Amino acid sequence: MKRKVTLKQIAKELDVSISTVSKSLRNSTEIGEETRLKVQAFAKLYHYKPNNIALSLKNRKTKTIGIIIPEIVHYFFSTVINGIEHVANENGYSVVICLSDDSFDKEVLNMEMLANGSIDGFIMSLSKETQFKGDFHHITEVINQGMPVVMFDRVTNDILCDKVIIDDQTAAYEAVQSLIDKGKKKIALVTTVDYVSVGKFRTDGYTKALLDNEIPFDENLIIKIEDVDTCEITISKLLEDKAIDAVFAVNELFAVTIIKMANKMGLKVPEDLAVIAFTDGIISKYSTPTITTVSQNGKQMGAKAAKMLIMRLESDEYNEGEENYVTEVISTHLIERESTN
Amino acid sequence: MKRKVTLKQIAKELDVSISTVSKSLRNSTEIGEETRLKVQAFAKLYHYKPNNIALSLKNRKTKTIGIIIPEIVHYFFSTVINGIEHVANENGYSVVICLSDDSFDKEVLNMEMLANGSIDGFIMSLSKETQFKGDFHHITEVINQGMPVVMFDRVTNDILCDKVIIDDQTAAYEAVQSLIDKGKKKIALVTTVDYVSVGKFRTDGYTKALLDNEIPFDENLIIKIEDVDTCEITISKLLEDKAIDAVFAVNELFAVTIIKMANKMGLKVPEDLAVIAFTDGIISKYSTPTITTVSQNGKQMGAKAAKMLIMRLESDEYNEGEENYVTEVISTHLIERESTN
DNA sequence: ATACTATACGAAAACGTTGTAGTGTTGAAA
DNA sequence: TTTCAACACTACAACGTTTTCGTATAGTAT
Repeated sequence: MKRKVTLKQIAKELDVSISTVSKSLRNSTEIGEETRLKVQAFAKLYHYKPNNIALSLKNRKTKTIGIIIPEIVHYFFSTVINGIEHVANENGYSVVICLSDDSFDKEVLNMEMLANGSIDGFIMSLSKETQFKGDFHHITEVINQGMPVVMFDRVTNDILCDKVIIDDQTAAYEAVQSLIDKGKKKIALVTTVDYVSVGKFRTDGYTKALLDNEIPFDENLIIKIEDVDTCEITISKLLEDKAIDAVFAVNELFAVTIIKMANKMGLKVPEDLAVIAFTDGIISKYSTPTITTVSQNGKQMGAKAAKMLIMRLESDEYNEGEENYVTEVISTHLIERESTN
Repeated sequence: MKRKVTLKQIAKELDVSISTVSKSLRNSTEIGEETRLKVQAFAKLYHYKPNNIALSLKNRKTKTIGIIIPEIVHYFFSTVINGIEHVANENGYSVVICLSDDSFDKEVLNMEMLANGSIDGFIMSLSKETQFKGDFHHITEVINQGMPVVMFDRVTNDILCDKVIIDDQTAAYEAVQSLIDKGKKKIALVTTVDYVSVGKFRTDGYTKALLDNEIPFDENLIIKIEDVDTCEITISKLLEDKAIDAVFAVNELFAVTIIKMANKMGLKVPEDLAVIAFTDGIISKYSTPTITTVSQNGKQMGAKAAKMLIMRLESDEYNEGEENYVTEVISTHLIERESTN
């Protein structure tokens, strides 16, 4: 049960100084060939690898990116992580993930934990509760300490930093437009409660599409769902009373539930009711019928966020304060499947 | 754009020694009350937080757990991470996640990266390729360096360490038995290629259940799928020729594909064909019909793994070499839904 | 006055690296 | 012989902590 071997041990064993060992391993010309090779051989034999922690302390950088997301059991966030992880690894960074569980307190705690030297920068998506409270002091503080932050998807205008988003409004607009193009006249919107920023934008896109096509806007066709597990009654009411011919759902869980309820009530999808969903995930792909979705391209989003963060970390540290922050917009596209046609 | 404040800076500012600052903040009785309070006030004002990296170096422990998994875009693994994360945070640990992408090389690389001081111990599930190659030297090496490893789900007998698994064979047995109890006689098995350890155990359970019920074992009723995206023909052939009345699928993607194909061929689920799947995920819950599954309880698995690792990290470090390794078996249960009845 | 003891603080080492600035030896040029 | 450079190596500081061991001052007991 030998501990990891250090420079010091090698030095002692070979009866040279620590500096000599360090320099030998870095192939410094300062060290004579004989000694150099001897040290290298010894190091290889004992699987010497420099200690990352010591390096981090010395270099004052950890080569680690911290990710804070609300939930991981969520296809979209998983794909984002995937994207971040790939770009990070390519550039020699590793990735630490912390979950906020959509709780403000956990978000604050996790950020404080990571901010104390463990990471070089953050990539994050706000928790619902944080968006609801509108309290972003923990993020401001981290940024003030000189630690770059890139926000994605659930962002806020109250914080100045790099951001990666999709144009939720336009994406929603196009989705609704596609329904209109198929001749749908009475289109319902199933969305989340208001404080989730993306929910709001998607609602705006929906409204605008109707307006532009001179379809009367009917407030009763919009329902807001807080918890997907208890929304069946609300949805069936919508389907019963309103004689709608299409639904735009802001996520695939809502969509699949709508389809299920529709089936129960004898409505055929897509014949009687077209369904389109935001967020392309596995459910949409494997549901029956498969669901037409707006693809958010999480992997690309994560990759972009990682690139932005790494760029900021590695470009001369002196461009601080210039605040040339950019907001990248990732394009979405409609994946047409069986639920509309 | 002030950098993080350190003990040294506080010391300088207050014209006392570093030791005094450190002791004041840790409420040592060595320091007079006046000085102590002054230092504490100053530290609070400047948001002083001890640097984790420095602490890690000093204490030779990082309070960080490394997770290596094949893929994150996978409901089961997401739930496991969730479980690990919760227990870890409760105990003051954070969590680093690395993805092997089911590649041997990436698994080795990631482990080496993390093993160099970044973490205190591993929780991991083997990549397909690693299982296929049967090469576990990277894991042995880490363990030999005194770093504890806990494996879960995809484990191997070739490595001695703590493990958390489900009893795949029994779980499969019970699933198949439940089909038999419902009067099914011709039960097909849709599984993965052989080298994935869990696939093999599930097959064994299937076979044993048939045997115990004196149902003739027919090799043609077992199909092995390598890639879920190109398996439709294989499945439809199975459904066409064999006049089967039930299918046991080793994951929910296979199950949902089977249902889809069955529908296309005019077979009704569950009336004409009962379907049961391993791995309870969102797809099973939201599919139409909803799918009966064997719940793997990923969250519990992750929690257990984290507990085992932390226990080993925190119990006297001197119990090394005793090799009192344990393998925990997490219980599964059948979640009966619409696809059987 | 001497010796002792709290009290309140500081110096220094250690964790594992790296890089700068020495240092001692050798050989060659002046 | 002196001087200087090249060579091959070592010492040391620094990164930010914590902790052990000192130590100066003041007060108290003898």
